[in-house]
Amino acid sequence: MVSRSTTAEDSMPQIVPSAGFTPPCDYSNFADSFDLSLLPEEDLPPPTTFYSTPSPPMPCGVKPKISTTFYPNSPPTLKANDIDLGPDFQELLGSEPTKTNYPTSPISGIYLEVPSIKSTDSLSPYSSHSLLSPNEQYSTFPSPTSDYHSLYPNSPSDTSSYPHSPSSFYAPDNYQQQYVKKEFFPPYVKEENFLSPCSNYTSNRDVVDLLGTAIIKQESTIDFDSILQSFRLNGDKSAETQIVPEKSKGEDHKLLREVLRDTSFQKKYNIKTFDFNLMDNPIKMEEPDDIIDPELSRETIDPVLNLAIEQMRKDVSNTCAALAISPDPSQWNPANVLSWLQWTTNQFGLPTLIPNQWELSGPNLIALSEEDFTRRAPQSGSILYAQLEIWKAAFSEEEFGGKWMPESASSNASSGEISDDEEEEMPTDVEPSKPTTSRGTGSSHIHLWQFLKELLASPQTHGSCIRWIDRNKGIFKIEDSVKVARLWGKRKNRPAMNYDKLSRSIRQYYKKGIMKKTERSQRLVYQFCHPYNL
DNA sequence: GACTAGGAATCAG
DNA sequence: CTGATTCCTAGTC
Repeated sequence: MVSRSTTAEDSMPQIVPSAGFTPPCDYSNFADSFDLSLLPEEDLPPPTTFYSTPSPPMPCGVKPKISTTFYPNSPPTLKANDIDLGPDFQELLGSEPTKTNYPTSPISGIYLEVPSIKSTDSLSPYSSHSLLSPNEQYSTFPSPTSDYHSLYPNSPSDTSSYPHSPSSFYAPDNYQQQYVKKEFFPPYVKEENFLSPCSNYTSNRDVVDLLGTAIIKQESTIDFDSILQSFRLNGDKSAETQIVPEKSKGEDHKLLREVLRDTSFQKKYNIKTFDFNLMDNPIKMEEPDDIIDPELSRETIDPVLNLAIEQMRKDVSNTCAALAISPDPSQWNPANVLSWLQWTTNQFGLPTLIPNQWELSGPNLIALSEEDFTRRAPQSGSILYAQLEIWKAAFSEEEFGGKWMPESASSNASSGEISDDEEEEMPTDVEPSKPTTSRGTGSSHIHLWQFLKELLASPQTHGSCIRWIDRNKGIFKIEDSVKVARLWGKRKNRPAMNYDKLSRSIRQYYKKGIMKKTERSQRLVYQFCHPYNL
């Protein structure tokens, strides 16, 4: 078939992999779950855990290796020679690692690495602008003269290689005790974690070979100083007490949250998130297509995911207020789409977009594949696509539970709890499922599968007639077939439309690989095939 | 009775 | 030409 335009429907392939395919190693909750110990929550022990994170068994049968690199940092006013890492810290670096034992070492603990510092260089190996923070620029200790920042990725999606220090070692057990006892802490520590599910790489630099070996990298920056300060302030309290001062709740570890939130690398490499909490249970390579297991899995989803979603909701709410747009992307008109794109672009410091390539309504934006995004914006498409995915997740009924209450979004957005019938009484130019400015372009050519996703994307207004059963798998249920058919007929100006005809159209999607019945067929339950379920 | 599955003809862009 | 609509028969729940 000749490739044609870049319209939403054309962006989706007509032939898709067989149903139910699951990658052999599913690391999907990795970014969301990673290194929970770094968050000083009340139910976590003091920073001791920074050095004692156990390595869980991996589904492929090989223990992962977590490489943690600590970069001592200092204010820019100091020169390298002024920095005293402390005898204990240096002592800890003394045991030069044998490079050869790193990839194959039976030790499955934390791999610590400290880079050598050039005396003439700035001591901030990661400048402020190398950090990804969409809502707040991290501005502590800027180091404009540093050339280190170019060596560090701006986000987990950046796969540029990290430089590796010749001095690397496995931390002795008493490291943290010495560290704390001497009351020495480097002000800032950058942590890089490389998780290798299968130790088939041969050198340190291979750790970023995501495509070839599915080795996963996560980095974060920790303000040890403030953590230690807080720890000292609360030193007389038990280890279970809150470490971070109350007023900093919601403000703490923003950077870590931002990094965790950025799932663009997952999208880029088709990596599913990996849930460490599930490691106690046997890994099932494939689950039957029922609606029970996903719910059980949902119960075990780690708190970090909820944290990220919660944070994203706040951001979504704030953004809606700032841009006066609906939280529901399917309701965006082309102007809203542009506003959102430009805002996101600015927040992430991405290159300016070419507006005429983004003249889309919300539903058409949603229908774009990541390839379409990167085609329109090669440098920022992946991030924009991922951000939109996160936005949708934050807005979705599953995650939001219908609690959406934008603070000052547009009147269109605040239509909230109106019923389907009420919606049908609304004038067509404000019908939520029909973008106001798409006359003659988008909506009249909308495909049924797109329309269904539109309905599914606005559970507040259409949840009573169609809803997701398993959003990740693309499984949904038509609760009111008559109403869905009526809405479809209204959209297509086919008054005689009924569910019999609509379902016939759905069945045409079977052989096109757009939709299918679930493996355990249920009445009125259908499933989007990959990648239409995205 | 409602839904499912699919063949076939037809329509619309 | 393609996707959707319309009509149909047959079968299941």
